[in-house]
Amino acid sequence: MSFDHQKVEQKWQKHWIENKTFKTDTYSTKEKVYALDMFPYPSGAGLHVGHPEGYTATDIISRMKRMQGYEVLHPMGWDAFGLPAEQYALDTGNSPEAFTKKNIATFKRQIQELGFSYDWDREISTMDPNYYKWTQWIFTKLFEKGLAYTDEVAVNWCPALGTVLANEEVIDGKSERGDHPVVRKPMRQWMLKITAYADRLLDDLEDLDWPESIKDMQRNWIGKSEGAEVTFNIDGHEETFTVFTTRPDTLFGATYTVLAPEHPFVKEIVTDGQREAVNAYLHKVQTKSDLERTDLAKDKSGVFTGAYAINPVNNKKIPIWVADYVLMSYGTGAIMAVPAHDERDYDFATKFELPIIEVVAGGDVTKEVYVGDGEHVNSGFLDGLDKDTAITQMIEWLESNGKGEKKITYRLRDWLFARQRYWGEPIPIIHWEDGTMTAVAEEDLPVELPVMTEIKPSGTGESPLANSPEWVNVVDPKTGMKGRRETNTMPQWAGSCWYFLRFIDPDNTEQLADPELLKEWLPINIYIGGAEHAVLHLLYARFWHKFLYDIGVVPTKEPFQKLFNQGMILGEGNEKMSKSKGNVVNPDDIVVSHGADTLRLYEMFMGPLDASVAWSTNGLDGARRFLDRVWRLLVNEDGTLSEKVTEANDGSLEKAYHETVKKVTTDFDNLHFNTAISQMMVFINEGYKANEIPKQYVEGFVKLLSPIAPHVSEELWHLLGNAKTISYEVWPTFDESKLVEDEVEIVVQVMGKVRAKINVSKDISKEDLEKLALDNEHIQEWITGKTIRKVIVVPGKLVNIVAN
RNA sequence: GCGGGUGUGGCGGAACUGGCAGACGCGCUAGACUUAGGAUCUAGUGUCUUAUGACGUGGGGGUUCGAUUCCCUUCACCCGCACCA
Repeated sequence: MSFDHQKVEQKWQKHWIENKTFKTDTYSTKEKVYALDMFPYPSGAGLHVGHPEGYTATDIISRMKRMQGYEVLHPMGWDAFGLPAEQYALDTGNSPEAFTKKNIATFKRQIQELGFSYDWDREISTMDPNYYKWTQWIFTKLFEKGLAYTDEVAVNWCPALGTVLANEEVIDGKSERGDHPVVRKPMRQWMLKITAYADRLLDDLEDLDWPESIKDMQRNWIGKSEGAEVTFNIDGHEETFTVFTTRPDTLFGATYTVLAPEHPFVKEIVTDGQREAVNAYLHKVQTKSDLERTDLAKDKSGVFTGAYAINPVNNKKIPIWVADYVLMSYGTGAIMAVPAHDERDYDFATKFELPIIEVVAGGDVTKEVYVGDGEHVNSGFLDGLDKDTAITQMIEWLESNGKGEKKITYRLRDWLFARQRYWGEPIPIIHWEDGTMTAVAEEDLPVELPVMTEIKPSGTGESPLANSPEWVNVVDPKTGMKGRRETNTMPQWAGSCWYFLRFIDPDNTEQLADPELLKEWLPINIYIGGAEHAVLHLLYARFWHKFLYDIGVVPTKEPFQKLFNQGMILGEGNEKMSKSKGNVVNPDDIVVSHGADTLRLYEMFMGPLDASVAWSTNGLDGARRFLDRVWRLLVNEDGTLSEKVTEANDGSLEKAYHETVKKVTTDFDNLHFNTAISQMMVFINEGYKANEIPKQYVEGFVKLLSPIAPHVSEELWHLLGNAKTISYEVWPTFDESKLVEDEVEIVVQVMGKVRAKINVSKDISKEDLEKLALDNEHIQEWITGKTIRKVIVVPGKLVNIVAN
């Protein structure tokens, strides 16, 4: 008979909740482990089978660490602000808050039904004013330190909807809702100066135990590049302009320069003869979307301004062009073009028949661009030098002649931090009638979202909050000055930038968290989530954390010491699960049909945690079959403990048991759950073959199984005669000496091919082993008539005879 | 184009710092039990071959007594970035 998973699971879930089994003692003197999941956005679709994969992994670690004597912090919460709730509110006129709360309730029920060992007393939600008070507080600190500022930034403005749209809401230049035209319009926006932390965000990646691919993605995103700025005079103008280049050594080969279309100098320097052409070009570029400008950029376009720059190193007049292959957002928005040694410049110069001068030997620039290293030519004082030396010398020349300087540029841009939305944390700023603005004082935080009967666009581009005059308009009680609240809200990223701090001290009313506790619990030992957050969430959270470190709020430079990305669970056809494909698996259904333990076990057994593997109903059945096999091995038909479980120990399972304890323990630590499970399967298979199973081993095995399948393990633990929960029982240990057998099997190879296997004492000498191998009759057959050239003996493993 | 990763049976996947390729599971085959089995148990299951044996970790080459593992080269797929000067 198999166990009744519904009964068993409900029983233990109730027990855990009622007894607060997984309540963390924040002040514990035990060694601490902080195992964190990326908290979910509670979407209306409910839990997806992808969610439990990462959650199970951290749960296994948490449960094992508790049993190993650690105090474990394993919390869960809700990333509650977000666009879908606002859209829902716009569509239905209902409150995004009620909608989100309902979704949270569903998520919570689903998560609890999977038996995760969260401390639910620490549940937090980013939409809770007690929480976002501190999100706002951090913003005011950023503001005070000059790291939050306003700037005019182009946004997606939809006149028909009277609202600003996020990039993902714009499809082919039309609004996703209603298919209305969308234009780029500059608006005053809040920005966070993440670029001030670029170097530290880059350098501190070194010490993190993160997947190399994620570190690389962050490095690329930050995009540090070293080079120089070079100042060009403009023929007939007073002003100068500056370009950024990583190849100052090729300055002698600069045959033209290019300004980005948005460069402020374009309109100043354009000659009368070229004005019409330039204006036409600028207009053409403006109507191109970002996508067109970047994606369809196979064929370069541009136009001559009529003006000339003076190459500072040789005083040659070179034309100034405008072209959209130069981006205003990177470097200085202007480049010096060296067509001989830069692919983009080469394409452009070829198309517009601009001169190409070779300055680095090694290729044939009449035929194709040459970007490699080589001796410099046509380059005056750089002739004969290699690239690195030439770069250094050119920078020296530029600096001593006042024509430029060494410069480091980043691809990373400041973080656009404002959203023209209702459903987010209000940015705690007041604009006063005298033109000043101030941050809301700490004692006046949080600035709560007003309850609004209807959430609709303001029509001005401001958020719907602008529709609530009683909320927007304020009067300073001291001075009587009138002011207006900032109507922008924070982006969804804000709340997730620091939630892991709040879990440590969720009810603190005085500060975001007690510094003493932060010291105890940070950094996070293991953080697991999807790779889709590889760059933005993780970079933003690191930025805030470093800022909080600088102002003395947190004790560590980095929040997440170890990070791991779980893979995706695909549909049975190896495609992404999606409603439209109809291949979505609902965890609720699996919990009913197979049970939470089976789901957890199956998801961990599918493959390595970081791999993307297709869902398989057969595989799921197999996981359940294993749990049934465990149950039947230990429990009789009538529900009593099997007679096979004995106090005696005949030693037959000794090696298998110790091996299993060792492998499962180390595999869990390394997040290799699939192989840990296979080892448990091996043990159970051995158990079926054995006549009796020592109770001690059974208890040890149930403990090993309990992090993965906690409900059935609790039930078995109970059946074994234990009254208390298994959750804090001591994790089994293994004895290394039990793993080595007195006799080992040695592989005997001839010419690298296995020809025989012999059993020998583990202590046999190299010489004796070699002799035994050579005397073996099968081996004799293979080596007679041949000359033995060499015999390789690897003690305890193999003998390889080289003979021909 | 640049950066990163992955290629192993019919399928998901194992294999420690180079040492028995295919653990474990799924699927399949046969048998047992059974009124029945899509339950359970037992055995088998990389390919070719009559056994012996030969071949086999995307392809080609190399280092080595020995390569899934290291090196070179090539192909395919996946992920990220994408005119970043």
